[in-house]
Amino acid sequence: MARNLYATRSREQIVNLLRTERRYLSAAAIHRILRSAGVQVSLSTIYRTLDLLVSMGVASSRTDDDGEQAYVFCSVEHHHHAICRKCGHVEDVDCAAMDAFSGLLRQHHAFELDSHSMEFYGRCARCQ
Amino acid sequence: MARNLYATRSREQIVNLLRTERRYLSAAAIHRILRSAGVQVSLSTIYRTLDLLVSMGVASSRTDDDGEQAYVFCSVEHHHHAICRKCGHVEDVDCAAMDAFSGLLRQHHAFELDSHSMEFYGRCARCQ
DNA sequence: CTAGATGCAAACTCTTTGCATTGCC
DNA sequence: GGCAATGCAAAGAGTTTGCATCTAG
Repeated sequence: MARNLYATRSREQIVNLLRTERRYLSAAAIHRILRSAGVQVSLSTIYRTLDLLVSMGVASSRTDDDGEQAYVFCSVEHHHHAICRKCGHVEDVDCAAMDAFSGLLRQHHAFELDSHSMEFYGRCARCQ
Repeated sequence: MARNLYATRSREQIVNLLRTERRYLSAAAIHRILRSAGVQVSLSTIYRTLDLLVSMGVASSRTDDDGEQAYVFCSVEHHHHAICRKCGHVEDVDCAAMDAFSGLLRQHHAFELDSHSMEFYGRCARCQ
């Protein structure tokens, strides 16, 4: 894996935006926002930076409704996302309830759980 | 929504395959499998049929690891999928535990849950 | 100075669509 | 026969890549 990483202006801008927005943004959206803020970055750089962030574990991606990849800034450890339907705000949610649930799966479906992915949709604190 | 549907050979083959395999298959995979079974269907027909099945609620799709859409045959009512990491078998799982969990979300994150999506990965009964 | 980052344009992959043809009922 | 389905080829959309150029350290 690459080691010597340069802290370039483009990268800083992209990370900053993700960290500030705290909602899923597509590469195109990031491009649009940065440009209208007067920041000059190419789409390829955005894609390359996003891949980098995901592989470093500081961002996470999902395929949104339109079939494009969207990215959020988020921490490394295992957790899930509660996504506000109104403002798009992403809340990190840990998953303590999973142990109980895995027992259920074993009993009812003879299924040995080893990992899972979830997403929650609703209204965040500010949007209720 | 379209009403008068013809039960064509192509559609029967695609539905049959999905019903038999019971695992996520991409359009390309379906095309490959049907062709090698001597069934002549175009990719466009497969895409069109899959869209149809999803909109009728008898199939469900997800974006797989390679970023392509994959489809399973499954029932209409709300449920989740437990996906076997070994054979790919998909087990339907209902979600009774969700009520309890939504209370937790409200308490800890002030988040009003209205829907969710989950997937489980592990070993199915036959693959343990 | 040098490995790494960037931009641009071309290449790719998956998916969708227009249109003429074929097939189900 | 008439509406619907199909195939083909072309168009689209999102993403990746090769290569020459630029830049952080």
